[in-house]
Amino acid sequence: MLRTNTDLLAFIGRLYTQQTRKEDVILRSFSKGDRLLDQDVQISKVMVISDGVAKCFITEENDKDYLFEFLGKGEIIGEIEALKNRGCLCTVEAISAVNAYVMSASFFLSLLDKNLEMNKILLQVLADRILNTSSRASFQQLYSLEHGLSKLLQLQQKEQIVLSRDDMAAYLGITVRSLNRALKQLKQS
Amino acid sequence: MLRTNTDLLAFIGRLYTQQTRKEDVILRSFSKGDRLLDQDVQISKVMVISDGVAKCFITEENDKDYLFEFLGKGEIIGEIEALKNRGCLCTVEAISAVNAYVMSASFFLSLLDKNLEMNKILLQVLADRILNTSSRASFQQLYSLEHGLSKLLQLQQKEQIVLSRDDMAAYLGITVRSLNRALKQLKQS
DNA sequence: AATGATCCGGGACAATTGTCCTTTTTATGA
DNA sequence: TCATAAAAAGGACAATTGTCCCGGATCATT
Repeated sequence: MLRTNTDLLAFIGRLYTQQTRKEDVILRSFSKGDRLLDQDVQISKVMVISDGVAKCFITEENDKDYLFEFLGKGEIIGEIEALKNRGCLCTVEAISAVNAYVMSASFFLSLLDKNLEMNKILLQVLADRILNTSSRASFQQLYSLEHGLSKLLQLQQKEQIVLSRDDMAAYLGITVRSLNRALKQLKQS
Repeated sequence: MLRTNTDLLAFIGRLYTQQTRKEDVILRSFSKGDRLLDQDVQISKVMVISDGVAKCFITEENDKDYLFEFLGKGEIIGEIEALKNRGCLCTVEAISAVNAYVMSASFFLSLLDKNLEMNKILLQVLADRILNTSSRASFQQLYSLEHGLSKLLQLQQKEQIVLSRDDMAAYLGITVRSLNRALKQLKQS
């Protein structure tokens, strides 16, 4: 639900402190509501979140959003786009204050060429992402709301973040009206 | 919808013919209905389909299936499981006669260590898979059946494969009853 | 404190989808 | 080719979900 990756964070952290002129990797901060990535826009940056939480969503042509996942410490963004050299699959927006390591796509790709460790970490990251996306898709398709909803509520507690009803509904793939009904049910039980 | 990957197929094909004693990579054939992978079972093989089509699905605890995708020429299976050293995420079953290159997980992993090309190809494969799974999940969540259904019908035409109603429904994430209704609608329009 | 803007909750109804079950069609083997 | 099984189609009803809408709460700004 909230994705994190300590290996990657540690790796990038090391990279950041070891560089001599602080040019390749910089640390940038975003406020709540800022966008780190814009869907369909060609990007040139790859980032790794060092702090905070962002949401990652697709806006379909019918204007509905589908909220994939919440990204926390150590999650990488823009790597797919860099690998495939294409526009952003989704929009990534900070839902709390966020700090992120930022590097250019070309630096990222050169890292992959030169650094076997980076390569391995990335393979693991992508594998995790597939596992995650796949099991979520199937889960969501085959189960009732209740479980997902209560997990979502827990997440907000634990991470001290507040999601709007719209975001919650987009994550669960339902309308706000249905979400309200589900919330009412939960309270009663 | 039907996934294929010519780069990977070519790469594995070369590997297969170049090996001296035909031990590391072998070619195996499966009949329609045979399972190449079983969900939750620990596996030790990674395979690449050279011919035919297989379906890839998860059976949830409530006994419903969720059909992820159809795998064709050049699609790799078992790679996530090998990378993460875990049981199979899903079951893969041949829906036509299938031939596949088979290698042990350890050989696969050693390939990754030694061969940069393999590494790059795999990164691309995983990136593709994420793009695919993600856009499908959002699409399915946000659109009506019709589009997905007509695509599914096209696929069957083009690939000359026949899916059972159960499979079609599992792919679309609906019940057979709803599928029948949707089919009727399509005919009328 | 008054004014909007925005978000949240929920009523009423329509539309969609699921469940259960029966009928019809198709495939298959003795 | 007939019998039987398996797959597909669809009727009837229930349950769920969506759409549209309005009233109330909250918050920021003047």
